[in-house]
Amino acid sequence: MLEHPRPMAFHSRSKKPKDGIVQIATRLGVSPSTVSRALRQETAHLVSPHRRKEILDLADHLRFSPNPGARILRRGLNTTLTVVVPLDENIFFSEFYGRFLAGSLHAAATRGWDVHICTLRKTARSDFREALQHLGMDSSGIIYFAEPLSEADVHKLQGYRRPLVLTKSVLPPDVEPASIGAPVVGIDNRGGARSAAGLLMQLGHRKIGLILGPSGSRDARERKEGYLEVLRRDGVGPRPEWIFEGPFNAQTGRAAMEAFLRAPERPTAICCSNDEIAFGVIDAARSAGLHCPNDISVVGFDDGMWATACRPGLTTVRQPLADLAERAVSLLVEAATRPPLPHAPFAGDMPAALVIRDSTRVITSA
Amino acid sequence: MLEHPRPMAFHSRSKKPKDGIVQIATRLGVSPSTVSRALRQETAHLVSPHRRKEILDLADHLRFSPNPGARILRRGLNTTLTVVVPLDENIFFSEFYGRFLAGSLHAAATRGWDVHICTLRKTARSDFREALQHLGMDSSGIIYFAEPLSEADVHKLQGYRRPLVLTKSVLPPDVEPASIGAPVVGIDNRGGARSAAGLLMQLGHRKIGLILGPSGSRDARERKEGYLEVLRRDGVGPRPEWIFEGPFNAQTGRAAMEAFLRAPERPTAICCSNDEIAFGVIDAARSAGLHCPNDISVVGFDDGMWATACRPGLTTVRQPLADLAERAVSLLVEAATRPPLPHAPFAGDMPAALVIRDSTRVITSA
DNA sequence: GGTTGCTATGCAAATGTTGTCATATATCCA
DNA sequence: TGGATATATGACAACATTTGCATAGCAACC
Repeated sequence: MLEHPRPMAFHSRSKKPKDGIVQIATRLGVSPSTVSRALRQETAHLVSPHRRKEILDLADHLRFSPNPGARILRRGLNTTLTVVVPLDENIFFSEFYGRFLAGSLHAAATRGWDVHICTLRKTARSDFREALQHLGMDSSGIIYFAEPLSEADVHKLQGYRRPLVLTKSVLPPDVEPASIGAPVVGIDNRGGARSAAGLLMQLGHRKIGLILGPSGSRDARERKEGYLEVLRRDGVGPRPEWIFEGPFNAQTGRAAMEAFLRAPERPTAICCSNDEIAFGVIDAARSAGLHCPNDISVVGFDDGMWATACRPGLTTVRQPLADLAERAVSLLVEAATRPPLPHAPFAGDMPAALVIRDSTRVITSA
Repeated sequence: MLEHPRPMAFHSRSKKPKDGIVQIATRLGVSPSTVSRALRQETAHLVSPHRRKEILDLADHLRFSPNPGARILRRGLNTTLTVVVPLDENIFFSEFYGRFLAGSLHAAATRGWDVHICTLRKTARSDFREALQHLGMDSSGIIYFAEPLSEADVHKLQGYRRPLVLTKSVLPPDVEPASIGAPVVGIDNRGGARSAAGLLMQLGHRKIGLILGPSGSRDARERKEGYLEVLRRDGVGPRPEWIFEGPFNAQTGRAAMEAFLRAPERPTAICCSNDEIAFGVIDAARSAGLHCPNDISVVGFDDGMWATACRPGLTTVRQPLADLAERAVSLLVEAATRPPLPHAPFAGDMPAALVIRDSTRVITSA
């Protein structure tokens, strides 16, 4: 997308048929001012009805529409923000991105702002900062929620010349959110994971399996830490064969469950790093003749749409993605409207709450 | 959103600290041209490394970012298009809108264009044309895929002054797509519905229920016509108590199935106007102790993501929404790049293909 | 009849950036 | 050393629209 040649507009024609408002003006023998006034609702009353009709008619006939650039320029600021998400055909169906996007849309709309959605695939050669610079060209700022950043990328961001808000998820696991020159919004993964594992403990489970996300993901890492914190505190640190890592999808859940079933002993409960993994687990368990929650308890993470819809209803951790988006938009709009903001610090995590449904129950005497 | 006051930008300060590139130039005692060149990758080689660094440093320090309006204006055309979708929190999870949006994003990206996503809630008082005019302000054109238009809305569109592409779904059931002054893209609902009903007939079903979408929806109407066409041709026009109407969601399917079960005799197969309805049906059937497909066959419409994922895999009609989006974007970009297009006619329906999975089977002897 | 006020319009400036053309210095080859 | 080629920079003119100010016409009012 970046390297695509932009269509030329004004190189083509040689002389000058004087485009736009001016053309209408000269054709009608009036001044451009009058045409401009006639064309917009707010100023229409300044023009005599007769003139106005004449102008509108010609405009219709010429299929005229005002040049966006000139308008924005004249008005001084455009109220558009860009949200960058990964390039993925199913992006909108992912609970994670979809809910964030919907939230951004909503938050922007209530402020009278428009949202520009861009996808960004990181290629090896691309300079990340410049890619962003390019993406944000036509808007007042960027919310970055796409592929995870490398340490080098983060470093390059220091001098980024446009309002920018990051989500904590895109940072490498080891980077401090506060150390970046831009505001970072994030969710309390660790706390959410703690309450998930805590519930299982409370229900009497001691043989607990963990299915973690991909090892490079900051979210996966933080959730893992949350799970382990609880398990270790109570001295039931899980056996290595009950820990599984993989992408955030149902296939990972199935593969993990099958692996657990092949082990000498299987866990009685499982923490899954997101809902899709949990669905995979429940599905694989069912295929193996196990019933959830009677035979095995499962906890997810996300509280996506299907957590309620599927059977059994999934006990999971609710990520306040809409709120997250709201905060991101708010920070961005603020930064864009009054630029000389002191280096905005990390705004702090937003709480993730456990939602108890039907996929967990007290451990059976068996 | 429309009535929201836009933040003022240049009314506030009285004199003139000369914003932007010029400020950097004067501060450094160089000309604006040099700064401009230094700031962009493409022209950076024209500036001596020493100067360039100086300029970049100051720009960083001032947190400068180029004015989008001026850029667009200077370049003559901005490569941004607006997609208008309904205001709905779950918009991204709807197969219908989500897949279309993803397709638009993709189609735009391959052309080097950006996508602007707007939501539009139609209020009673709002003039539809002006709302669009406003929405499309900063972009080169609009793809409208939001709430259905009234006859009056369509009429108002005649003189719309900006490239515009509509989806057939938003037109009232009685309006001819070709009669509108704008290109319309659409899917062959009728054909898709015919093949769905046709399959059930072939499998030996004669007691066929229909669950249609909301009566105001053009899609629902067209699908209904397709179903009925087949059924009537073969003389099995369905009993009135086997026809159900409601919103395009699972709840409608559940309600319909429950109604069917209360009837003296129940259908052996059901055509659902979309996938979600079908899921509702299957769910309600299961709750009633019926097995799909053994006891009842179900056909959906959409071929969304969950049609493959759920059990049983759903036999359904695949809507080529990504292709539809591709065509819409293509038409729009074309219209935007060379404006004096003759009134673009209806481009014709795109075919919807039946996808046979596990929710349908030959009627049992019972 | 002069002052006042209102309406419809024109003039011209301003918005910030970029590409073209021109100019001034530096580098090179004969 | 003279001419030619490169390199770095500046001056300036667009780009299309909006808006403050000015003005011209006209009516009304004492």
